[in-house]
Amino acid sequence: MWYYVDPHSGIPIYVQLKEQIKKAVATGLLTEGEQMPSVRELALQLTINPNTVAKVYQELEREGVIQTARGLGSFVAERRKDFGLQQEGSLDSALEKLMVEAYQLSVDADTLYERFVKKLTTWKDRLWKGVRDNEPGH
Amino acid sequence: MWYYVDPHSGIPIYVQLKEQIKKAVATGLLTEGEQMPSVRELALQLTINPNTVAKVYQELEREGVIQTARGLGSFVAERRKDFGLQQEGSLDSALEKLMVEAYQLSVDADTLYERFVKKLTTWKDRLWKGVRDNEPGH
DNA sequence: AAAGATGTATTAGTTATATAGTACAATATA
DNA sequence: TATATTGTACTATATAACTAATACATCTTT
Repeated sequence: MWYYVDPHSGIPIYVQLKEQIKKAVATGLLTEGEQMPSVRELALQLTINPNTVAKVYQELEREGVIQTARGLGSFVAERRKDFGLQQEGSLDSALEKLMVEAYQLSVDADTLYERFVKKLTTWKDRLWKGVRDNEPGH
Repeated sequence: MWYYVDPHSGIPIYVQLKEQIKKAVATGLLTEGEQMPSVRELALQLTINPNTVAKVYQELEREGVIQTARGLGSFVAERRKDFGLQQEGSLDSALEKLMVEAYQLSVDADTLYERFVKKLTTWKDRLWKGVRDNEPGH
């Protein structure tokens, strides 16, 4: 297991773990349907409290990243198939945030564009490629 | 003043205020050299504690957004002129974070590219245009 | 020197975070 | 049916983060 949390980093443990799992799902380290380690098991490996892991799993389920069931375990959920108004809004906020950050970093527009395109290239295969439910099929 | 904070939003007040000020600087609502409202004044307007405002100002100064001095006040700082290794790293992290978010939102690469370009257009005038210190002059 | 403005430090109270321990509920398996 | 595994719930405790109230230090202006 490649998770790692630092209790003294200033960032809450449950936030650190949640971000790592979300990134693992996004990059494909965790695949759809794959079983997550149990609450107790992961807590043991990271030497943190089971309650902290449970909190992470609950939030991840609320965000649609995993699905969980008593007695069964937790599993990586299927990715959402819709890209609706709410997602549009979230994407716009994320882009806005990026621009504010870019201003602060004194990046010029050309460099920002170049870095974005480069990053997008490495992610292209991971981003959405399927057919939307509400789209006419190919 | 157009700042607004919600003590019950779950997000710490000082984080809310800091983000708003950073955005105000980035968008040009606050201009270089402009005097910020005093700690007490801003605290009064937002009906929060002066210490909370002070904490925001201290962190903003540490991040190079404002400059502050006892007895004088706080002022919007000049934007940094360098774009070095540390900024490169920060930009890469920001882009990486954007991609993870995009995965979660089920955005396809083309849509993401389109939205990015559109957003970049509206920000182009605000992003860096000056001459770097370590660059040969025009 | 005095007064007024400013940011800063100190102290305290409240809330969030993390842990610990135990018990419960739901599912699979022997 | 019994047992083991899983996530969940509950109470309690300790620590850190956050906010608040008050006093202090620095600078400008009078």
